[in-house]
Amino acid sequence: MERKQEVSKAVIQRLPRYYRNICELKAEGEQRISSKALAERMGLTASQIRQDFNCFGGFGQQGYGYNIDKLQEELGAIMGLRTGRTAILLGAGNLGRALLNNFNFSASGFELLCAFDANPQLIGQRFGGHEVRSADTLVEFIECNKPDVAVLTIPRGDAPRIARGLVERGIRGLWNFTGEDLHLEGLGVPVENVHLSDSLMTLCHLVGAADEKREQNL
Amino acid sequence: MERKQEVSKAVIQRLPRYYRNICELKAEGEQRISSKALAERMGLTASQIRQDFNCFGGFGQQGYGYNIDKLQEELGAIMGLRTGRTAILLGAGNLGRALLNNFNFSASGFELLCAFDANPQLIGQRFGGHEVRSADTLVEFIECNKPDVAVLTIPRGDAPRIARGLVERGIRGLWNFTGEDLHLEGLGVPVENVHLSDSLMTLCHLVGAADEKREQNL
DNA sequence: TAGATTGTTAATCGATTAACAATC
DNA sequence: TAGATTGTTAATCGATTAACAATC
Repeated sequence: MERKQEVSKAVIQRLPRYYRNICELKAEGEQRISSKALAERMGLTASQIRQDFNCFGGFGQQGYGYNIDKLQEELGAIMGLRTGRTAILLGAGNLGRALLNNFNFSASGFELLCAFDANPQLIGQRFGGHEVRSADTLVEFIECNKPDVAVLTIPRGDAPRIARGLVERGIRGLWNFTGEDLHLEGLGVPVENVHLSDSLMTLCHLVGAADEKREQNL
Repeated sequence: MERKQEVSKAVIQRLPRYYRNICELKAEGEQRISSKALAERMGLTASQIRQDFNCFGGFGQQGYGYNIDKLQEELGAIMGLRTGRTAILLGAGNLGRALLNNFNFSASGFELLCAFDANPQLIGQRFGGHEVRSADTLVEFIECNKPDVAVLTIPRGDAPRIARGLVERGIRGLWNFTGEDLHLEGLGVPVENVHLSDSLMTLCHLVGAADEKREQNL
């Protein structure tokens, strides 16, 4: 829970994966796990796992390992999954609707309040239980409800301008699906980018590299 | 183009971002750029950019910088964006349809051949110009058309089993949206995971950390 | 030629791994 | 107590940054 110095970015990005694996272990009925066993399961080293957990004070017990319930609890607390943060979604196109219909926001620590779109055909409709409201009412909604973060599933070009506007009105984090770099880090507003094209290009490259390797081994 | 030793994972993951920025510069009408200017634009150091490019032989010119057309060409070649790879998509639910309708697969190096789903209501429909076929015809299609990679937008639980089947039938890469770890690296089959829940949890954590920092600075 | 900027080597920094004493 | 496994320090490894000679 306590953040001693600054925890490195590498550690922070492993936290969700730890959490996911611990949840799976719990679902499998396990009660405890050693760093060694968890390392094997996740393809890491036991040393790294102990180092990582000790960034937050260490919640194991010598000779026993880590209690799964406690670990889940602690990791959830570190990431703030139970702090009841709120989110709005901007852009109820195909991707936006896919998230509204399928994605479990609360499992990742957010209550999704509603969505906004400029298309009159969509306004008033509900997807996955979430209402789509008129973009004209966005500013007022933010002032009244003070959502913590915004999900950007709007067209690329609009993204930087809209992002700046949101931040000015008090939004404190962005989940950015637009593929556009928003350059807001300087303002202390974290942005998580889901760059789908980067991800697929990386796959393209890796497939090529794997093919080459296969040829060499012939 | 030549891969001297092994290029580090860190470098490979920066390639798509370089490519994206170079494409933007080209669209802005630029003809050349120095490592210094590109570093400022991207928030990196000039040194790192020169090191990265030199993993692939270095394609700059002293006293001039890097030619944008050449850089785009070379980066595209390194990632194999022009090698005409093919893809199929499994699972035409909301997320699958969002990709079919909106995502530009060819810009990331792949021709999307078609989609597959088990739902009779969807079979025969087209999204973004891509036909949805019956899952029953999947095996035959793979044998005839030998697609390079598969996009997994199927439900979580089915993923590991289906992934194994695909690999056995010759699929050589996976773009995995299921949130499930597939454990195929040992087989030499690259997997790019789009873990949306990990990404949002990370945002949750970063928002909390930024809030704390703000409080301290008061 | 003089100025600019690369390619490349050396120095620094940070993250991962190994080792082991502490302790349940 | 003996065995197991953590927390933590030290050693290693890799990636980033700095420096500078090469050269356009």
